Amino acid sequence: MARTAGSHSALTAPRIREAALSLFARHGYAAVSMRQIAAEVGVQAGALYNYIPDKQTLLADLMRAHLDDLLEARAALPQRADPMQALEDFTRFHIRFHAERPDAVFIAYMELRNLEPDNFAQIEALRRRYEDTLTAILVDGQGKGAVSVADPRIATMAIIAMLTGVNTWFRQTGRLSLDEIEDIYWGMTRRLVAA
Amino acid sequence: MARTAGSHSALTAPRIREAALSLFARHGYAAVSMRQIAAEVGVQAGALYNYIPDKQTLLADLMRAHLDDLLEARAALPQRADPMQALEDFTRFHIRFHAERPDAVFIAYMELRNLEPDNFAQIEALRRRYEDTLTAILVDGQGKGAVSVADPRIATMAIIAMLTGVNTWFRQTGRLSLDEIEDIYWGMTRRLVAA
DNA sequence: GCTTGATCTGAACGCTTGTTCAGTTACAAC
DNA sequence: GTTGTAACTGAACAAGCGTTCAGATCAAGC
Repeated sequence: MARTAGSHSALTAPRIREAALSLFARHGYAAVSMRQIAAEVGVQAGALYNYIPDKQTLLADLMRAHLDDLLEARAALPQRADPMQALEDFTRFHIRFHAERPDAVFIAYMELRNLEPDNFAQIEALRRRYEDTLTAILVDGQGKGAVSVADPRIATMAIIAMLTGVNTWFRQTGRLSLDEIEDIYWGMTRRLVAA
Repeated sequence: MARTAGSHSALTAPRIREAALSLFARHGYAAVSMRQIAAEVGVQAGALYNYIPDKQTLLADLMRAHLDDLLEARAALPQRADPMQALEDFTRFHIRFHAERPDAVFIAYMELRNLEPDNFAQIEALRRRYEDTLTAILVDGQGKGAVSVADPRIATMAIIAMLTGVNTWFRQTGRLSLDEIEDIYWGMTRRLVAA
């Protein structure tokens, strides 16, 4: 039997992406076969190629979509003029956004080495644009005397690494809620950069 | 021709480990074949099995060796009684130790998911022991009034993530020396936890 | 100079890989 | 009720996988 009722393109396409996201995050891009993805969707491997050109493009699209989401969500935040308020917004936004999509975050960090050079350059550029929004806050704060860091670029990398690190241990069922975690990390971030 | 002059067991074994470390770090465990490792060593794939039982054990051994090194080097550090001095020692040690072996660090973080359950549990326990040495410093400092953190365990994860993050961008040829980087990160770590 | 044993080759094993494609099915439009 | 087409199957392709092993080769010990 081909094509069961209700499985149209509009449904299958996102299900392929969801299955790939979950499997890539759990086992790694190289360790996941097209047949595994197809099985998760409930389809034969050949059918995937109605929706994606190849495996590499599937990976690159997932990563690009994640970083597009990130930049879009960040841009949608109201930009406050006070540097410390802007930094608090950034901190809380970063933690929450990343905690809500651990699979995509994991892939975007771990599978960079599996990207072909063109795709790699694109993804890196998007990530850099995001990092630059934090650097801008720190530089602005430094100018206004609210922030004091030895090197804004390094402070950027340090803060982002610290905040993203939440994903390595955070579980929804843990002893701390996301709100509490936000509070604690904002406290640490503030002290890290405060003048 | 079998066996070229000078290639004895004592030489081949470490070369296999070096080749595997480098290739796993660059392409990922799942993406590297035994034939690639063998080619890097200058030997046929079958010869590898004189030295390792299988690919999975090779990975687990590399990770275990790295964490053993880490714990041993950490234990070899003089333990200073003053919490802030102990914390400074930890910070500088962590940055330097990790910056000196980026491949091993990368593998120990990225390939956890490719470990079979037994191996995974072992590696996790070793990592936890290392983290606990930092938590102990923070708790001690908290008791002595030199440190003030909302949650010592979370501060541990935050500091380690921040410090290990150096490896994502640090290159020996960059604009900053390792000494300068140590100084900057120690400054940030101190402010992060200082009472 | 012969023997022994460690070291390595080269071929083979069964299995899986990403991708293609001719053919089948089921729905929508007329 | 027929037709058109999007969606999917199932088989096939060449290539590569981890691992095994009989046999070749070399270095060292006697």
